[in-house]
Amino acid sequence: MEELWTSDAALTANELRDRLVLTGSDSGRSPATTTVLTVLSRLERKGFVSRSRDQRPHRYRALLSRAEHTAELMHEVLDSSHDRDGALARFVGTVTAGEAQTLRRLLDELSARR
Amino acid sequence: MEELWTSDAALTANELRDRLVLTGSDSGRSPATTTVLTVLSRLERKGFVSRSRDQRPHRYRALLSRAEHTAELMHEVLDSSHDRDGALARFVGTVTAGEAQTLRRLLDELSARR
DNA sequence: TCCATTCTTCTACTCGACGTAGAAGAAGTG
DNA sequence: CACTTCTTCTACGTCGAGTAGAAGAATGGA
Repeated sequence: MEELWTSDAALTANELRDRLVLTGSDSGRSPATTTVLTVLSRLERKGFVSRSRDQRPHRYRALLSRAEHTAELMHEVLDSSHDRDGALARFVGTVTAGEAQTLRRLLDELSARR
Repeated sequence: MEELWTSDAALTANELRDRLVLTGSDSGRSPATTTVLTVLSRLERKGFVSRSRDQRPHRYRALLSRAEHTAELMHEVLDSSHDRDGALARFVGTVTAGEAQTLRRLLDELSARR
């Protein structure tokens, strides 16, 4: 359901509804608007989404980009480990060559920035 | 429940049971043996655990170490992203200095090995 | 061999999260 | 004030995880 954030920013429930397509046996129809609202409320409660209550058709915006969200999840997983370094080691050890290179570049940029 | 694998290797359900302590309102008692068995069966079904059926009190063993499991979860999270590099960038960008260093070292070891 | 004990399997209950949506209430518009 | 639009409240089904009892299978000693 997080996939809503593929669309970029500040949408109303109905706009969102129109961009959504149910999968499965339901041939590509959209969910009911109230469904979208319910999910958005829950996401707001969990702090994944902000809403502007001032305008009448409330507008919803993702607080984290998809990439940020993924990164945060990775951190959560890592934090749940009792052996962070060990987990990191296993993680790096099973990364593709291309990703290893990306990581190296990112680390270089990081140290340049700090 | 995965915490079972804090204890290292090849245990019977009862041995495991004795090492477990329920949290919450149940003052530190252990779960019923059948509970442990049920969970172990489910873990086996999902391929997280292997069991030796030949010996009578079956012995269970974790297929992945805790660190490996964490690493695998991180990969799953990463795979679920449509923008792997973006997610990696965000991840690296929010890593502590110490972890950055660890990552660098790991990458060096990796390239030395390859 | 037969029974008691031990271990495993089957079935089932509860709970929280999530996807789904209807009914009813609130707000804005002519 | 009536009509339409939007939001909130409530609710149902499903799923996975945690928990465990009842019943069936295997083992070991008398």
